[in-house]
Amino acid sequence: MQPVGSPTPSESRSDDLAAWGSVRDRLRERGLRWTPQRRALVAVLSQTRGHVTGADLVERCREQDPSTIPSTVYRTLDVLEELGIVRHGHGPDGREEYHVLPDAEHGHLHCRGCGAAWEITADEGASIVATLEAARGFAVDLSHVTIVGRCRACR
Amino acid sequence: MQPVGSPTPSESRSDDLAAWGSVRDRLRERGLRWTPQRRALVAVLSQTRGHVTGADLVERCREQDPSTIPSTVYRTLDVLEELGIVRHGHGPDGREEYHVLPDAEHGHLHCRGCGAAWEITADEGASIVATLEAARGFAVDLSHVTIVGRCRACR
DNA sequence: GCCGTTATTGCAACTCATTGCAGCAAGACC
DNA sequence: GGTCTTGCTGCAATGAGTTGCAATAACGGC
Repeated sequence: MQPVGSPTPSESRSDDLAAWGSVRDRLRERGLRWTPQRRALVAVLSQTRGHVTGADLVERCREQDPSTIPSTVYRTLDVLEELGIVRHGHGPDGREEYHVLPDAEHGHLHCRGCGAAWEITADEGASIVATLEAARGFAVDLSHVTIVGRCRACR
Repeated sequence: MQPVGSPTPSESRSDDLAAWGSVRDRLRERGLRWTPQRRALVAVLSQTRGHVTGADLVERCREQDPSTIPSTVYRTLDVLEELGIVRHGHGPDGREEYHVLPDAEHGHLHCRGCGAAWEITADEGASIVATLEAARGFAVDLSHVTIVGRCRACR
């Protein structure tokens, strides 16, 4: 029932350290604090591309520091989301799914057949947004959209 | 954080008893069984319109029979979904959300501001399906689509 | 370097949902 | 009505995520 390993790219080797380095200051500016726990999560995130589930992040943090507490991770993710550093949506099974530093707002496409996932391109997204905007003045939060179906290969 | 009472219509007074009456036979045809627990859930569903969360259904069943077990309810919902009697998607918070006997496949729209929910009309849906179909041959499962954003009133 | 304010943490309890398994009971057959 | 097959149920344990609260520790000021 669970797709066996998503083909989604998810690791990057050369990280935009500059972007990540500013996180500390962005927090401080708002009177928030730069704690070891947050440092650890940010370190994990900086090595991540694409989609990760919350549980995934908890586990990766735990690899570095086994004493990591889940609630702390989730709360930190909330904070980082407010800063616009991560975004979260929900996978086809309803699980939390985070994506890191999106270049642009984008939704996700999940194939029920092979479990693969893609980002919805700006064009495709724009068309969806436009449809609902025109029809009823609804402002779509594209980054939270997950559409499930079957991809060309699986049909 | 939790929207205070959704304006979504969700109760119906006169039920299509005919449709619900056939459930027993549809199960039997497939070699499945018509048990008291299933009868109870179907009774609850027959009085429901629109969206309900899984937890909601469990609770409503429990009102009728306090000995109701959650796993039984969820498993029965799975069966009913296979029969096409209910559909499920995930709400803006990722929770299971069931809708009953859809007249047609349709997705949902959730306003982050007021918590209201609407069905995506056939026209709007068709446009979304067409976009992704054309762009990459992806067959959207419209009934599982939930789009979050802000409605006209809340912007 | 010490202090005080207050954002965060750790923990425990809780909610929603899923799963494995052994015993139970629908419903077909006689 | 009795029997047998096997689809269900009940239960207990597990996983993901959230929340309330008391104790802790960032970090700005002196």
